[in-house]
Amino acid sequence: MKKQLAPKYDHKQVEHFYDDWCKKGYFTAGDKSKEPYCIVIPPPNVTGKLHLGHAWNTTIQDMLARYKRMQGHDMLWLPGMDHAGIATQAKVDARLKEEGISRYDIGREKFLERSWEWKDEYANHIHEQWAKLGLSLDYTRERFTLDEGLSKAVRKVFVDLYNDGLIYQGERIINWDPQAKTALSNIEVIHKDIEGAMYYFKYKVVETSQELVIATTRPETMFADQAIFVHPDDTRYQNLIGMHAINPANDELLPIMADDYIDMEFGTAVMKCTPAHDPNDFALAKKYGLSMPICMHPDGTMNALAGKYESMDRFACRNALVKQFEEDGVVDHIEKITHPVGHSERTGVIIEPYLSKQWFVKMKPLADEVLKYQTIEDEKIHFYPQRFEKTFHQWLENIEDWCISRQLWWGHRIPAWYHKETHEIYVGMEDPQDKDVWIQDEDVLDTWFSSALWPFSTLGWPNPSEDLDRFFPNDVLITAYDIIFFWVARMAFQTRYCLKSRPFKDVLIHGLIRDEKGRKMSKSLGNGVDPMDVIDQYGLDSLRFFLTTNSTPGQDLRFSSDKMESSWNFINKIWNASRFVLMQLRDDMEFSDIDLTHISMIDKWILHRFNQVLKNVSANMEKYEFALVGNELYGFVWDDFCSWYIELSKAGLQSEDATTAQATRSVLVLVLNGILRLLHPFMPFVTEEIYLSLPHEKESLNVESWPSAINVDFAQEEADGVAQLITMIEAVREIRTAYQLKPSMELQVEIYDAHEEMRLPAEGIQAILTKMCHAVCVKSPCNEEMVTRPILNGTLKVALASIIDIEEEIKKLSKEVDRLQNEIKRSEGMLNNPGFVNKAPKEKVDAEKEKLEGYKKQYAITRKQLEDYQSKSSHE
RNA sequence: GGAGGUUUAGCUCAGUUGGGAGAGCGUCUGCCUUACAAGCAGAGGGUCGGGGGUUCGAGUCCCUCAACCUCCACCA
Repeated sequence: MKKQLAPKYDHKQVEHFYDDWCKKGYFTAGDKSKEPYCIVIPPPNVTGKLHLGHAWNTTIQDMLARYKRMQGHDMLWLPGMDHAGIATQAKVDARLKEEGISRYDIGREKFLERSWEWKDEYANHIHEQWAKLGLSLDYTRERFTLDEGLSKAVRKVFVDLYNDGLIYQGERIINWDPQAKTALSNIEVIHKDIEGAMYYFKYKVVETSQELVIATTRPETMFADQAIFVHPDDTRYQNLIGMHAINPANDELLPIMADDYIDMEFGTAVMKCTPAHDPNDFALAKKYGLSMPICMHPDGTMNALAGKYESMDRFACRNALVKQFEEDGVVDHIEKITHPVGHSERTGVIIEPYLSKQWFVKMKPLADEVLKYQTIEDEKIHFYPQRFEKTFHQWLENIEDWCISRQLWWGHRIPAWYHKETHEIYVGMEDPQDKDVWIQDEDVLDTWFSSALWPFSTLGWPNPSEDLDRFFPNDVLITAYDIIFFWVARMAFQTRYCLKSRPFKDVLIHGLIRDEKGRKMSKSLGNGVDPMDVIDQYGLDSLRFFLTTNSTPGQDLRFSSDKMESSWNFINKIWNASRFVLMQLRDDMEFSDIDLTHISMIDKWILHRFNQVLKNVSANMEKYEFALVGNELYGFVWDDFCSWYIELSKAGLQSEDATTAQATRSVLVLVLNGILRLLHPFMPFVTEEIYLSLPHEKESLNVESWPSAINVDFAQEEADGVAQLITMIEAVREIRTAYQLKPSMELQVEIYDAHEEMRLPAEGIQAILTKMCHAVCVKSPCNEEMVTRPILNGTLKVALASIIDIEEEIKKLSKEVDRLQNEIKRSEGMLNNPGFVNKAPKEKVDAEKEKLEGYKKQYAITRKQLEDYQSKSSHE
């Protein structure tokens, strides 16, 4: 039952299988007779469309999942999404704003309802896009970070850490986002260099009427200043220690104190101390017991402490204050500077270091535990490429405590309650009994707190679970390098803490996707490429092949429409080759009709090549070297299979010998079948379409196995046959290159093997030579005068009479003589070198010896031939 | 101030324990050969960023310099 393939490859016609595959359960894990293999998806945020970076990330995973499935694993690729606290809340806020209301108008409960609506809507979008990308996800196990099970896991981890003294509540300087009105962790702050000013202000010392010049970049915080510090050894200021200066912002007296934290080389070496608005100042204030007033509201406007500037925005206040100081003669000078300033990752506003009571995770013990196991081969997380291990370790070694509370509503509410009267704190899995006297903490947890549990919370933890037993630890995590700190590191320590294990054995790191000009794709630049548009234009299979085979692990990938076209062309090539194969077959041919009994040396050659390619491809798949796999398959399909084997097979197919023709048909089908299986992980749709059209064994490529080497008996004489064919291919190449024959021309040739002992039989290769390069093979050693050209693996002899341009021939042979001379020189140099002969591996030395032999032989032949020519030429 | 990456053909990039420089696209030449003109057969094009070192031998390992990029970092 033969299906037809459309005359033209049209991606829109073949990419229709997805729903059917899902329905058939091809992507559902659970076959316990097989070895498990598990990947969990990095959960996308429910905030918007998937971009090309997602497409890249998930395609790599899908390719690997399909490969592992074909290899016979019980493959679980677990899907899920992330609630993305700040990001989602900001989106819902924006939506409410469009309606003219704010979250405070509707209250927490209603707001959460609206957030869940948002989540459902965007989860649908994401599902549609996953389907468009053809991802082989096990939807029966899909999870969401806020679902019941995962929330239970979050709560348990919080309670355990708290009980172990690894979570604490404290007043610290944290990164405050005045727009989102929440605390942020350190890594949610992006430092950007911006144009700013260093303001130098004059302070009067009360006791001496002397003037001190003090620098600041944030004059608006001066209302909360508590002291002035100098270095105790600084002779310029030693006499002032213990005295007081007047704060020009509010005329308060500031004690002049000494601490060796002050850098005597920096600025004027006098520093003002603002405990509630700067982490260093906070540390000093704690040391000396200074009070810590705050001069700003949470929204970034000034509070009553700022006097007449109350309610003014912090930056407006800065300008107003400086202007006032200029009028009052307080400004010594103002220096324009470029300095790094923290910005909120989500809202983009400038972060305010701000004193606030928050929850923290004590990081050092957790990080140390991970680092300890990173020295043990079977316990460590292996990074591909390895250099990211260093990044990972350095971060863990220098880690600060993690601020995990967020002043948001969308997220996991902190399981801590405060007693109304006693102010006692209760932290527990269960809500407290008496709801009237216990008030729950208003805050939620940092989104990454729940993401950190993803490798095991998704498998059912903390409940007993078969999946957890079977699929944990995960085999590999695939992610981009920009979230190693955010996510990979946090999974590492939370998993180590909760399950005494690594979360996954390997981490495969890929880069970021860039636009055609090499710029990062970003919303502000408007240079983002929508994967759905690319799929529409070039097809999913082309996109997948492009994404998986054009970069090396850890390296960025530049989107390229040229390469998209190249991918499309490759698929088109496969399509057309398949059409050719299909045209050669009887309608009723079955896969079981394949018969390799009477195969020719050509057939053996391609089978042999297939086996080589299979070996290389499999090895590189294991090493995550997909670019090399892509190269190998591209070359094999295009050059070996299409350009050579299919062309060569045309002679065999026209053969009057029915068994020869039948064997060739078998090999065409068999090799193409193998190619489709090897390419299925990269381009599942077009390969499925072709697979089902050709004789095949399984109902779908999804349930096919990874090919194994084709077991042909390559006995000695047949191996020679393969060698002979390689010789012939080289001869054809040589004739094409050297003589560029046209159909009207004819070259009489003989072809010999490497040792010039065996002449390739004329009757066996005549049709091929005619077909491939219009040459004619001399039937038997004839009286014609023959000239010799060495080729790789053999010798080509050409009848002198059929050569048109002798001078041209001399030129070419001279060039060849030179080349061979150099090769011999190089090779002899190596072999005469005791260093090489003694130290290099024996195989390398032997290989080199053999090479030298070959060169010498070729050189002798070519040299003699050249001389003959030259004498002939001079006689004429 | 630390850490890392990149530098290979006109362009975009591969190059796996050190052993005769590769691909795609573009360029040039010749071809509608009945799977494919989105194709076929060829050609040209690179002192592998500069310098030094280790080695018999370096695109590959070490040092150094340069350019570009990224991450981390509380200096008033």
